[in-house]
Amino acid sequence: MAKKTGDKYRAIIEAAVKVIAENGYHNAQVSRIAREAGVADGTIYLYFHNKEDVLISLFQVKMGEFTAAARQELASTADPFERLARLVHLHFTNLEADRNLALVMQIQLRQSDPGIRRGIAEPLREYFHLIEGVINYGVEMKAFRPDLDVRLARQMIFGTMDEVATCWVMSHHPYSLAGLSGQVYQLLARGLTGA
Amino acid sequence: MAKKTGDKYRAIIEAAVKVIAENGYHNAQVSRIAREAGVADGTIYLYFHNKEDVLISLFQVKMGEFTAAARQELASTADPFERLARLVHLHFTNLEADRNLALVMQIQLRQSDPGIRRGIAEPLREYFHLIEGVINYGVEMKAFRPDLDVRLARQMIFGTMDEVATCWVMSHHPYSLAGLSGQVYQLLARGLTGA
Amino acid sequence: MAKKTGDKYRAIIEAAVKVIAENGYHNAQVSRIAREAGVADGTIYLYFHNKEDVLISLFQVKMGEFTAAARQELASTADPFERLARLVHLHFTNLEADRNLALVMQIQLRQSDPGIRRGIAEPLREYFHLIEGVINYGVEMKAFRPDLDVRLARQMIFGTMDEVATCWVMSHHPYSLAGLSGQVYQLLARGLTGA
Amino acid sequence: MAKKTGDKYRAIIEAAVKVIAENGYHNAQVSRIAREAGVADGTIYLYFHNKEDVLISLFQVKMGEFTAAARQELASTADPFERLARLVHLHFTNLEADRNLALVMQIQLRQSDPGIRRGIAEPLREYFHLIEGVINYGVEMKAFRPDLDVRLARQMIFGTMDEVATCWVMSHHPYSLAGLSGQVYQLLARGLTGA
DNA sequence: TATGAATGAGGGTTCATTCAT
DNA sequence: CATGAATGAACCCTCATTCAT
Repeated sequence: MAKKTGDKYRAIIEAAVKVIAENGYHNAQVSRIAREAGVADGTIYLYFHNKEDVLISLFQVKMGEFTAAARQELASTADPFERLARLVHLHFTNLEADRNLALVMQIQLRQSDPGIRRGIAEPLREYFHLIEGVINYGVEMKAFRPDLDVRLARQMIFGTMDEVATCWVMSHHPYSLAGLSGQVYQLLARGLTGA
Repeated sequence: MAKKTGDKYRAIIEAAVKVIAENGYHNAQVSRIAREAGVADGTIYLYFHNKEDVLISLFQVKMGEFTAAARQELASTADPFERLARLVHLHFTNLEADRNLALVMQIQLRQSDPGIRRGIAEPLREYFHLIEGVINYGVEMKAFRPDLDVRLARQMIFGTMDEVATCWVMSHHPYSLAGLSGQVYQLLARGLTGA
Repeated sequence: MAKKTGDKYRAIIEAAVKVIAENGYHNAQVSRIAREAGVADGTIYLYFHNKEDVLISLFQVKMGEFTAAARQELASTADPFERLARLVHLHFTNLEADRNLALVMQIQLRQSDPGIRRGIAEPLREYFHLIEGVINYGVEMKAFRPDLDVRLARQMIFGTMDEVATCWVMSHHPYSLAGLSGQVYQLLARGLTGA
Repeated sequence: MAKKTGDKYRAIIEAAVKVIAENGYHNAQVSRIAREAGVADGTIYLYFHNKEDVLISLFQVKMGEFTAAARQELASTADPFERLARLVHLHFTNLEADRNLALVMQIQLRQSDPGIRRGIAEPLREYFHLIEGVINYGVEMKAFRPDLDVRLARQMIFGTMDEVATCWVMSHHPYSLAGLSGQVYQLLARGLTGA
């Protein structure tokens, strides 16, 4: 039970993103996800423990892929400021690349269900860890202020990117999210260095 | 129908904060809120259109009160930096004063239900407007950078405070939220001025 | 309790006819009837035992008035055929005179609730008795067939008039109900006499 | 959704007839119908859109079957009077064969709910059409009066049969309904021919 | 008499999950 | 592995009725 690989596993994940994005979390019935994925209702339960597990897995897979890619990308530059700039840019680029996924990540997944929050916590923590790595590296390299509270700094960085991204998905007027990464980087960079 | 004043109106709002904080929005049965408020189930519907309206009204009342108080408090100082400092401090103080309310505001109210999002939008917009007022004032007084993008700056300020507050309510180890306002202010102020 | 006279008693009855005709039986809330009658909800219960009693009383009053008027009108002619003709004409004229009342009588009052059926039975029985009087008189006067089964004859007369009236109120194209009384009389009269 | 065939579909229909006959439409809880049919509550909604749809479908199935059988039966005789006699006899025999069904048809189905009235209209119209066919045939064959208003004649025939049947189901003293068909036929036949 | 705010019982419906095939 | 028909628990809301004023 709950075989976490295979074509159908991915198909269900992708179907869930689409169905949840288009219908909202509460109208994303298991049967609808199954139909979109081209499998029977019961098949979902061969790959996932329950509906909540689909959501959580979706987040884990997508977030995991993003974090891994970002980790690699960031490691390829030694400049602390460049790392921060790339972080913001990757964050925005990733969301802008798949609007459905962005909708699910920024809006639909913000459920208060304890189980979901718990399942989301771990991949999120890993991303937080990545951000804190950027901060610590900047401090070590004397690029950022030495008296930075790493956790607060991370909360500022993530909080800002998250809020900017949420406003973007909610907006009725289309504009480029990645196009904002330069300015957002500037704001954050100043906060981390300062006068 | 839907008389939006009176002792019972307030009693139901307060009961809703408590019950939703303790059980989550989806496990907060109307009958439980009614019992906590000391009224009959049906009485809820004399003051609110439906369960969703309770949550929305709760937000509107609490957020409205906070925004009004903050507006007054901020107006009492002419220093742009002091205004920003007070904004952060008021934001945190307000949430720390009522942990149940904070839980509802930071966690339970983040529902993807379209109706809830819609009901929340207006009071939130007003708060955003207040924050943007602080930014614009700082720019006018030549305290903040003249090239600031007001919306991005607001997203940084709100996003940061929101993320800090969310981590605080989710934390298992108790610590003071208001106690962080100084450092958060520093981070933000630097971002708005900067080298 | 349940004072069955007075201006408000009549006002409530008339309000009930209007509200039920316009909104249907299931949307005819007591509070709506009260508002239409210009009294408080509770006042209804000073004049009626409960909502069902309003319905039943409405029927009793209206049917009683009609039966009494019809009885008098029929007595004023000695011709058995003329009596039957007048019965049909009065039945149709009465309904056509107040479309709201007709709607309530032919459609809305046809509820399956046992209480209502019971309350309606008595005034209806009196009307049936009146019809049977017309039949018996016709037989006695050797105008109608001597072998008539009075009950069946009454069922034919009432059933026919009732069906014609129901089709009339349900019809979307307006036409005169009373204008049909001549033909309906002919059909019935032939049935009662026959070759 | 709403698969309108199969054993369970029929079982639910039959269970509904029984439960509604015994408890009345408004006291016929879906869960009671489900239990009587030997299925789960939710299963009802695999075969019907909602509770109202159960009642409407019940009528459509039963009325459809009756109309079809009657159409065939009537076609097997060329005598206009015989056709009328058979119509009355079939109408009564059908109702007498299933007292529960008769109760539902004559009493419980006479709801003022717009949805029910609408759902009932079509099968009823078909039956009306059948009756009018009998009348037209009689006129064509010069058996009935040439000046008959077909609609009024149909209303007399149906209204009379309906009223006789309603009195029969409502009666506390048991007697044969089909046993009345001869006399009822006589009454109607005379009305259609007449002196 | 009259008011109208408050009461609280009661049921239709959805949908995640199962399991016989 | 895959299916999809069947399950049944869970809850919001309405509205007739009451009673303190």
